[in-house]
Amino acid sequence: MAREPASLDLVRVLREHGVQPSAQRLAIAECVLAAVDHPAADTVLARVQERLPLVSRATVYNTLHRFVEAGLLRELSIAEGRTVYDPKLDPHHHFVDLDSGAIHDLPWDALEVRGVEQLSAERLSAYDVRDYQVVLRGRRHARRRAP
Amino acid sequence: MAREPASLDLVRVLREHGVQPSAQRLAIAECVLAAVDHPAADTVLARVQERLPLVSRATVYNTLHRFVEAGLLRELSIAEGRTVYDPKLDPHHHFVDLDSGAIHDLPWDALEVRGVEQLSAERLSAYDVRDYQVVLRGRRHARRRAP
DNA sequence: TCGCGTTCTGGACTTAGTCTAAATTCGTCA
DNA sequence: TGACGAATTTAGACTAAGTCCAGAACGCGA
Ligand SMILES: [Mn+2]
Ligand SMILES: [Mn+2]
Ligand SMILES: [Zn+2]
Ligand SMILES: [Zn+2]
Repeated sequence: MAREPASLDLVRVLREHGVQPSAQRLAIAECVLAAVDHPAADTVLARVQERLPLVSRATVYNTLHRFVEAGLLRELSIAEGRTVYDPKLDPHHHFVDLDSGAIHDLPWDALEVRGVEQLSAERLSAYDVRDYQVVLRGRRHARRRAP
Repeated sequence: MAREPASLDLVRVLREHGVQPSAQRLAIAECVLAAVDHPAADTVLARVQERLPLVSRATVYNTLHRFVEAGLLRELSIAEGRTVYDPKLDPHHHFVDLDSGAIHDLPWDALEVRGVEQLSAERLSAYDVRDYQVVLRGRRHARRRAP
């Protein structure tokens, strides 16, 4: 039941991004870098404390911000005032489930947005677009069993 | 310097939406229903208190929520954890200025999103889309003077 | 004018997040 | 190995956004 391999990978990942791999940072990285559910900071804190009960809130907030600066995470504010963290760095869209509040990823290619270039066109407009995404809201129903 | 005409309009608007027009609600409505800058609740509180210094925070929060239920406002969470209110009810997109945090409206027709129907298609997907918008982030530069 | 339901108020409370000063840990070098 | 300065972590105070509540005020119909 070795748990080291994953951690060794994480040590390398953190070093490559200029982050010293402390025990706390590794535990936080393990929680958040593979998360698929866009957790909030306090969710990360709760999960990390299951393994490392003494981590402080300040460390979790500091580390998440450091990971964002280091390019390991993105910070999102798309649903009901929550700030959540997303380890998926390539562009993609998000679907917010209005019942549960859950945030789901949609592949970039699932949607096509036309007209962004015109907005950014120098001399024509005031908008210098750095990035964009489609945010959809609705309900996620049980997927039909394939016939 | 009559100030009544606008207020009379607002009385009618509130009544038509099933909201009793009290003095506080009218003052809040005057602040937020014509706002073009997507104010947060505390911004609304500050503006209302300029005219009606005794309104309480609780009343502003309650009233904003009531206006949302009544279909007079929308609540948005698109930038840095803030919750803001938008009196523009028809579908449109939003541009977030990364320098100032300001939120600007973009007309619905400025962008075209393709592929949403496929996401919603029964039997094919798990997503029941109720609404969507494009959220763009970047910088707003001074508009060039027309040549 | 009275009575009663609605609205408003201040303040306590909660939650998310920041900040600080002290304690601990870590890397390095003698 | 031991010492030392830098980096990291910690607990707790603090702030900001938002909720909740019990009582006060209001407002409309009888
Ligand atoms: Mn943050
Ligand atoms: Mn709200
Ligand atoms: Zn995502
Ligand atoms: Zn808007």
